[in-house]
Amino acid sequence: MSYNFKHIEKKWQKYWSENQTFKAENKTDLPKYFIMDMFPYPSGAGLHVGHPLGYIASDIFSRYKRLKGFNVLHPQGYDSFGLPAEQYAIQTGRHPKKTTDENIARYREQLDRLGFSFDWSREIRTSDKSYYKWTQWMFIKLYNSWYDNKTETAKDINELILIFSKEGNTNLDACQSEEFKTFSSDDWNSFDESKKNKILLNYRLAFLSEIDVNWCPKLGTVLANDEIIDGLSERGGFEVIRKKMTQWSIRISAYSQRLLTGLNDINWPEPLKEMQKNWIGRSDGAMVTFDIKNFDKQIEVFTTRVDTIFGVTFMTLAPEHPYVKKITTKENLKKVQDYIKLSGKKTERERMSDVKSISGVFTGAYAIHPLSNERLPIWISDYVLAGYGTGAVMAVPCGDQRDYNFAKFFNIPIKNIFLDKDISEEAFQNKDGFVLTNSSFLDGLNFKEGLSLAIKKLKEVNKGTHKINYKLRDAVFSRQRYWGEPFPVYYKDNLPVMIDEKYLPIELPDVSKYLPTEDGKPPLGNSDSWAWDTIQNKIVDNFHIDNKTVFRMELNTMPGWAGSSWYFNRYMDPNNSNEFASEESLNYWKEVDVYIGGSEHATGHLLYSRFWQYFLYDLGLVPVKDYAKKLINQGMILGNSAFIKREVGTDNYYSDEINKDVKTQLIHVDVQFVNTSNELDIVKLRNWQPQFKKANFETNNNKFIVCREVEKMSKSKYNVINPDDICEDYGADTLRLYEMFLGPLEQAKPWNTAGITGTYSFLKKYWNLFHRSGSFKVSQDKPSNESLKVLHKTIRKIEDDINNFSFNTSVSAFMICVNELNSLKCDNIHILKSLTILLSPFAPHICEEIWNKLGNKKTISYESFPEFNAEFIKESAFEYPVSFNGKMKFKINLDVSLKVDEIKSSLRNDLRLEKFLVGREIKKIIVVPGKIINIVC
RNA sequence: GCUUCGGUGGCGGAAUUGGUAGACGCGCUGGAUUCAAAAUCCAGUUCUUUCAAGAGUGUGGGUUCGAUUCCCACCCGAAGUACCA
Repeated sequence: MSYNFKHIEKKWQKYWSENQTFKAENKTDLPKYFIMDMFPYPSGAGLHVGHPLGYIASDIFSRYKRLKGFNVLHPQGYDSFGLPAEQYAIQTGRHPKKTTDENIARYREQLDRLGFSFDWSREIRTSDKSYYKWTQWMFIKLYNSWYDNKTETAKDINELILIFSKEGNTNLDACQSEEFKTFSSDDWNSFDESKKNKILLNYRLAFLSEIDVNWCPKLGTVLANDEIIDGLSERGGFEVIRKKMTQWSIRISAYSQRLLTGLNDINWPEPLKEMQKNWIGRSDGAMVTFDIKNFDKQIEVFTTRVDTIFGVTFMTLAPEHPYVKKITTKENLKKVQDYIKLSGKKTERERMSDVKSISGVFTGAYAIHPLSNERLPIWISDYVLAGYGTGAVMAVPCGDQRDYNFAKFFNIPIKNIFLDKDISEEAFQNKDGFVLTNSSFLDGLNFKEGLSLAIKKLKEVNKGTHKINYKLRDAVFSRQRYWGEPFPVYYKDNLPVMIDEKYLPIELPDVSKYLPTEDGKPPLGNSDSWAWDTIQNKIVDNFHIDNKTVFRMELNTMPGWAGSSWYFNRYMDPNNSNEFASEESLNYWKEVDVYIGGSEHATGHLLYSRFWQYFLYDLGLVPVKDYAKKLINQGMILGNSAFIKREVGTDNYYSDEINKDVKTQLIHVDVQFVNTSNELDIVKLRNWQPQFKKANFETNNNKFIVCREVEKMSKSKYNVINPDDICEDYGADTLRLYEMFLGPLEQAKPWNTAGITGTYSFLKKYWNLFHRSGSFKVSQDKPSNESLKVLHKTIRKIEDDINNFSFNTSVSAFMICVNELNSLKCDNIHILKSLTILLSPFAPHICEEIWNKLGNKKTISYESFPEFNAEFIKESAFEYPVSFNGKMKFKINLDVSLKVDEIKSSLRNDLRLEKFLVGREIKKIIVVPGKIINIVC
């Protein structure tokens, strides 16, 4: 009987699916364990061998935890709203839902083939209306909340309205709107509804505002920075301009500090935490107020270097700064306007990449130094970013290189405030090793002293205060797309109104075209006059918008991260139609215990979802603040691309080791045509693409060798390996083991199909342990000590490794174990049963098959094998740390059941001890079983 | 530039965290089996040299009885981020 993986895998996959083996119950006496993968976007290309890496790891861990007696929740779903399906729809006219459903079916087929233990009864799709109903519901919650900085929580907007009516906003942060910065309770009560609503938008956590976006008129949509190349759209190559647009945003910036400090409480990879830290970008500094000559408003400036305040010789504003147009003098107006126009044409990316050239114009206006009352010219320049701080800087050329360059370029005076420091070539930017001079009352102080005294003085004259600033910007929440969640919003008098939650979900309407409308409205504008009828309380189509009872709907949709920011909570109770999840289920599962996914989501999904959960927590909707206790970033599996050398401009191709004195270029060829010795099958290549039909291939010894390079696995690089093919040739168990064996889970590593024979023959050897004489046979005798030792060593190693997610070394340990049992000719049922349990999370199909033959049980569990939970390890079999006279320590392989003299001689035989024991007498050996050996010489 | 991670045979990678470097697998070499091949099994495989022996974990220093591991400086690679005031 040989190992027939095809038969075995089919059989058990069918069995698991028919018996719902992995269905998790929300109520049991067992301790819970929630293991989750980042759910995939179901793309049309299907899975390649790189995708399931993380799923295999989480599956092994889930199966292990089930064996250990946990009630494991291990679900899977699809992040099914997204751009590719929509692009495809634009090209072909097919409905994105159709293509998405097809892709999901294909994904499911591929996933099932790998034998994953997902609880498919809990599958979710973000594009299902039963799911996005709750995304919309949460959006309404965000809209109806504000952030109280004093208590650091989100609160109901009605509380804020109450505060406004009693005390105005005097005790709160000033309103960001220019028009209503501060107001009293009397002011508030005198405002009309529309004014009140406008003010409230400045406090809501989901809000409408005018922001700068990259707008592509031809595509009719906003583009993200990475969708723009050289100022043109990546898709189509159309012009992109920066434009102010009214968009929905989420006030994630309110949570900056909590998102930062919260990192201390979660067991996430250090590099990923570091990325989030940098992204949040906290900096400690001061806010300083500068008066403007002949203008009744002030410029606020954020600086981390108030100690250098006497070095300020000019001010610089971002071109977008709201005061620029107001303070510019008549004679400078034209120059300033031209400059603003010019920088408005540049995309954000261009501005960022163009770091070297210095540009700017003088406005003609002057600011007043808050402490020295000196007159400071106000310039504008695009090295100052409107989106960071206040969009204005106090320029200290002696202490900041950018200010220095700017001052040199425009001949602005540079004042040196650093005693005995040379600033003739560049600015002095260090924060230590200097003493201030030319700085009035700060003279003689260092950085720290200067900083605190400057802030103190500024506070006294009411011109400055200590301030912490964050880079994190509010997240834009509107997309001019079709395939996303519709907003539950209609507009009345140009102000947004939330639709009552009892009418959710607002379903995505059918449209005839997926492109924006002729007049530049998002695709939902194609659904003829999509509107909300406030009498019938429903969406109406083809109706006349009368602005009395029927109002226009929001035409934008939500971005991809809306649905993915809270999906973990939905898995707990996925079919609940009354709540996003019941209180009982939330209290039972609480949070994800282990979350596995790629680090590319560090500053996107993984930050947004933390924010979202904090928000839900503030509202008391979820019981825990951090939704994922432990996070593991699996590394990418890279492709091993094959290239052939072509002489430029000809049809001549050369085998890799032939070096002609001609200019050559490398062309990707499909890795399917290359064997393990890097030889190319020229016949197959000729039939592949027309340009190779008549090409000349110069070979060496009749062999054409390709060159190889490791790069990302992708269809366009022809280096994709399909897991289905591997399952066909070697089986899912072999593939699972091999992917784990390739290297550490977190590391990026290249795929090499050749190596898979190693894990394949391991499984065959394992199989043959039970089939020594051709048929299934195990012995019931007492196990030998040698085989027990092999088993126990393996159990300890594997359990350690699994708990550290070190699956590559686990696989090695299994290989060693099977080799050793093989050479011991061990066919003992006790040993082999234990090994089968241990191996079952890794290679579930073959282990189920064996187990079924061993014990007539249908599934493997610890209950069927109680010895397994007992402490197996015989102390004598392992290594002990050794110390000499209490000083040196290392570990030594020793059997403490030996007599003292035998221990002594075995110590003398250890090479590491040789040096120290030569010429010395061992006086005493202190043995604490399992802990330490102390040798006194 | 800054931040983080990494650098070990022909290759992927081990090394119980300071204790016999190269586990395990691939590949390669030789052998057994076979008419032959595949499959399987056995032996060998860091480098130099015939052996003996020596060198060796990116480079150069340091700490230590002992360093792949800890410290300092540098070189190289990957990822993230970038006019952040």
